[in-house]
Amino acid sequence: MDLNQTYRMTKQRKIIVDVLKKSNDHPTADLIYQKVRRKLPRISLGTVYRNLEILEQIGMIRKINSDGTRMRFEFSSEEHNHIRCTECGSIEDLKIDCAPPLGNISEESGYEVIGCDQEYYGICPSCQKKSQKIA
Amino acid sequence: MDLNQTYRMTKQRKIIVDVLKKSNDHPTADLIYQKVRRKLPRISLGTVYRNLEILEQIGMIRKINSDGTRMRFEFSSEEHNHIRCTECGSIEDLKIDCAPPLGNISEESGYEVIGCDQEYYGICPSCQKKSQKIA
DNA sequence: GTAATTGCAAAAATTTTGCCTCATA
DNA sequence: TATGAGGCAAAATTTTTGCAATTAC
Repeated sequence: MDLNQTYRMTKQRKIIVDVLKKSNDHPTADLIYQKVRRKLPRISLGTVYRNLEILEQIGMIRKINSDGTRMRFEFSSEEHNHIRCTECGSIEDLKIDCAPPLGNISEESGYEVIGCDQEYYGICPSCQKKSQKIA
Repeated sequence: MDLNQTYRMTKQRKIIVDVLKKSNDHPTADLIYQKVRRKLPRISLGTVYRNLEILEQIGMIRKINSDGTRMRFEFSSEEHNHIRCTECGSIEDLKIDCAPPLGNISEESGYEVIGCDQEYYGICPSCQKKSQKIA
């Protein structure tokens, strides 16, 4: 990231942030693109990607790597954890129960430790119901 | 996954497992492909992907979604955490300092909680040295 | 012998990028 | 008006898949 860069607030960028602010489902880039297109039909997917990249770098949004094949995004609100359904891939927010101890890790690894993502995984209520029907 | 499926141990599959057993660097599919090709020059990348998928399903290896753009893999040994370098993307193992409390999460979310991945991130010793040279 | 597995190649899915034009600051 | 940003399309990257031939059990 070029720290001497000055960023402009375009209508595209504004609407992308807006969509993320209103989303609580951690959408993928393509889903964000679909939603933004309702307001800006001529926006391109490339623009969405470029903006998501910039918005993450300036700390306005966060990237979540959930299933490994594609990124998800969320607006940067207070710190929290995620729980992901191993069946349907949906992600929900969780409040933080226990923050991991960053100090020990630094000594142990030699890393300059910045943080820690905790991702819980399991089967969501909706998928639990589905598997009951099958069984 | 088809539970009635019976799996065969082909030489391709055996060597892929072997490569992962000997790797401590959480390689990507392509890197595994490169390594396996030294022993089986005619193996295809598709075969590697299909095997990684199966080996993960039977619990012999684990997937790690680190940077979100591509998967990494490791042999299933004892439980541990990971620390990822935000500069170079390398991943190292960490012993588990504090296991997160799974019980609370289940009550809180309604999920049938299976587990939790903790991924620490920061700057690895090698990248710390690099940035000192630049500054 | 049978069905799982392979190699090959094509396709799919996701993300990045070049280039020229437009618009924000 | 200078340069960051957008639109479009092509390319790059990673992963998946169809199919005929092969191989493990």
